[in-house]
Amino acid sequence: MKIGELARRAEISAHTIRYYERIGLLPRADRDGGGRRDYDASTLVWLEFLGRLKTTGMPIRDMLRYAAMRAAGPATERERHDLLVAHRDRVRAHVAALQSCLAVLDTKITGYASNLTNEAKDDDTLPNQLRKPLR
Amino acid sequence: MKIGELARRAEISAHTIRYYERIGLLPRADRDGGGRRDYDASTLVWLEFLGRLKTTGMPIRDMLRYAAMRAAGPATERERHDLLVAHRDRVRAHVAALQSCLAVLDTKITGYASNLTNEAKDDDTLPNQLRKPLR
DNA sequence: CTACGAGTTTGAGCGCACTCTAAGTCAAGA
DNA sequence: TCTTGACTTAGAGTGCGCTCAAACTCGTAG
Repeated sequence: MKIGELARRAEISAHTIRYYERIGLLPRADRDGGGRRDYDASTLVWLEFLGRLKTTGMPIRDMLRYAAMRAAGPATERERHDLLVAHRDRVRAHVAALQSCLAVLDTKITGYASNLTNEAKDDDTLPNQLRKPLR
Repeated sequence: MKIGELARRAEISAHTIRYYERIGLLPRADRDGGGRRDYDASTLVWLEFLGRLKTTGMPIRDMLRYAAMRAAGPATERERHDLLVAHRDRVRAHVAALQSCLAVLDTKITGYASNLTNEAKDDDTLPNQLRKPLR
């Protein structure tokens, strides 16, 4: 698989894939006769996992630590386990914070909505086509 | 309230508060005799709300739009409502994505954990003090 | 044969959200 | 009176994660 296809499948740019290789997040890719990167499916799986880490807000430097441990072999499994557990805890805390923010947003939105509804009510001496839509 | 106290209470730095004022996220603060910023409680409330927007990933340029509408008065209430609803939808989608990532993390962690447990089992011909701790 | 599109490299540039520096002012306590 | 520490300004610097530029090389379709 060429870099373009991998980029399309992983939904990131080829630029980003080269950048990841440069910083060590991806191992140096095998090259074809013309020096072009050639990937197999396992790279896609790894990129997808990196995408999960990224979505959950893991900084690249931590992904690098994880990638280095993976490259170092099974002796680092406990360390990798612990890193993921610590990360999961942070993500859970973040989700909880988001949910609390969502509650605040809901309150605020409800406040605006009831204001708007009342304005619409105040409107009811106007002919229909001039009233504000209720949404 | 001086900037230092506001900073402590809002849990952001005084630098950041001045920066927010500079870019228009906070209105220009009243000054005391010596030209120093003097705040009342409403600024703290506004900063706390901005913190919610920030936690939920709203970029500063959108906060600026919201702040500008607020400053423009009640005529912008529907627009503000709509902005918050759109934001809430994005946040909900993000929470869903995070939860899906958490499921992947859980699977990965369980995998590592069972590996580690099995290694501990494989250990059981060793004298106790050489076994890997089970945690 | 040639044109095209996809790839290669190194290194520079960008947008975001701060974060800090330098040089100065001011009020209150020892 | 002196010192301390919190404040003031404009502007420069930082860290992150890309993103793009320039100049180049290939392989293949027409």
